[in-house]
Amino acid sequence: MTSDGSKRRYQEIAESLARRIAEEGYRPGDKFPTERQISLEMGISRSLVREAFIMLEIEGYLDVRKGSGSYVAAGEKISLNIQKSDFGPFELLQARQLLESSIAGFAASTITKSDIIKLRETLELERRAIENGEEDYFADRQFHLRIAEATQNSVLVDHVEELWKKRENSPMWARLHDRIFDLSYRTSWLDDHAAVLEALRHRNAEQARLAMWQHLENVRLTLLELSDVGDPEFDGYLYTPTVASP
Amino acid sequence: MTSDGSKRRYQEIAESLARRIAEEGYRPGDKFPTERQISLEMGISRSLVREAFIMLEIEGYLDVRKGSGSYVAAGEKISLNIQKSDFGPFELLQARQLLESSIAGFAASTITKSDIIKLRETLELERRAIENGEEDYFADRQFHLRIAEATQNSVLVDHVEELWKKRENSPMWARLHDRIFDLSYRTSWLDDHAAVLEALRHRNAEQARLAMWQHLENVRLTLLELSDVGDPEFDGYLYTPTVASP
DNA sequence: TTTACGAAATTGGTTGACCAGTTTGATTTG
DNA sequence: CAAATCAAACTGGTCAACCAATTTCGTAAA
Repeated sequence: MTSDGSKRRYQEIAESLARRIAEEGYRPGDKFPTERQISLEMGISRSLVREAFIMLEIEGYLDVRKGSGSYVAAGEKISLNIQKSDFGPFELLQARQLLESSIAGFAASTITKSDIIKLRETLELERRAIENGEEDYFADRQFHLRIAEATQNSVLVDHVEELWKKRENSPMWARLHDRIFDLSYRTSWLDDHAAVLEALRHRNAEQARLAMWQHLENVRLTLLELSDVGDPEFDGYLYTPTVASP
Repeated sequence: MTSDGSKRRYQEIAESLARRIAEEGYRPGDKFPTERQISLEMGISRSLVREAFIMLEIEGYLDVRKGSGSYVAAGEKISLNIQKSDFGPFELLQARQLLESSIAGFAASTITKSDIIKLRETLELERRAIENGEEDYFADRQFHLRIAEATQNSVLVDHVEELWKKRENSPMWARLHDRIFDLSYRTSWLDDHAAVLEALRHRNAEQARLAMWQHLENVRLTLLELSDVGDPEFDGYLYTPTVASP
């Protein structure tokens, strides 16, 4: 994205091609259509396709060979990238449990009066959104980020949030997401957030750590509950390795 | 780099331009020479320069604006793109401290006899590599991964390792990396690893957690020590937010 | 003098043609 | 029949010309 929010053409093309790699079952080493084929197919000049290929190459999806063709990246490159984008929601939640509970505990000692006030406002936003039946994923996210900010660690939390958000594009994840926000779990999560805030207000590190852990554990259980075990799309997401409990 | 080790032309050009940004004192927001200017100056076609600009844009160094020109990345772009997806070494070490110390603590209860034996072998590999003066980044990595594997959490650790490895391409990181492996810090890190293993062997969770934390803290201090504060390339990496201590 | 306008210059965006390696497969040669 | 050869076809690499958005700057209007 450029700074004004618009995308350059090559980026759009690269994204559509990346989607294609993911959806059409390309495997590492497979030959990808040539620049010419795609330019004809999409009705654009080869230079544009070429620029998109460069982006895909930089991001590790493609291996471009002069005179031969382009191949879906193999070996080290792909295993890293595939694995990266192949995080399931459960793995990500674990990461969040580990990171955010530690951070919440630490925040108890660094948080300022004004941080507390901001968190209260965020909580109020969440409450109103639920009352009005609005979606409002924003306030939930803001709550977590603001705690991280209080400890100068928002980059980390933000990064994991990014991975999480990336997942939202997949069909299976979208369905889960919808169900979660359609149901009333959010009210119980609001209570969780309030508990975290209460612990922070009393500067009780251990309590804050536990509260955040429990909150994300509740989210995990909800996710598990909503997942259809029979649904093949959920394959690979149901195995939930357990991490260090608090 | 392509898979056969050679570089595509646009990459060489992009690297020379990146060097130029670093060496000629460009600051965020400064206007960069136009594609035409550079193509004339280097005696190559504008397409090549354009491809190089795309690479620089993807890596977060440039902000390309149609009709206006290209500018050294400023504001959101640099802070969001460079700092978010391209963490500095210190941020990554924090992530590792949070994740791996929790995991090490948990591993104390899940680790099996055969895991212990494998870890011992890995440690032996490390010891021999140091004796022979070999580089051997592999054994160090393996030690950390194997502990994560014992708790079924290797995906997470692996992901953070990936981000770490990504950094190795930047000039500043490469220099750090070289200095670390040239010096004898590795011996002290071997002792750290041994301490973690010892704690795991006695199934002492708290001790394992602390040992892993301390190990990564030692790495962090070493990194800090080796960093040249005067070096402009280190700007932005020296600020080290503190995270929850054990 | 200040502001508003608009043409001209400058910028990145896009295209099609041609260059240079690689692969392919029919043909020659042993 | 098998191996070597080599030319044709296919690939990505490079280029110069033209298109479209933005900026610039002189001019005219207020």
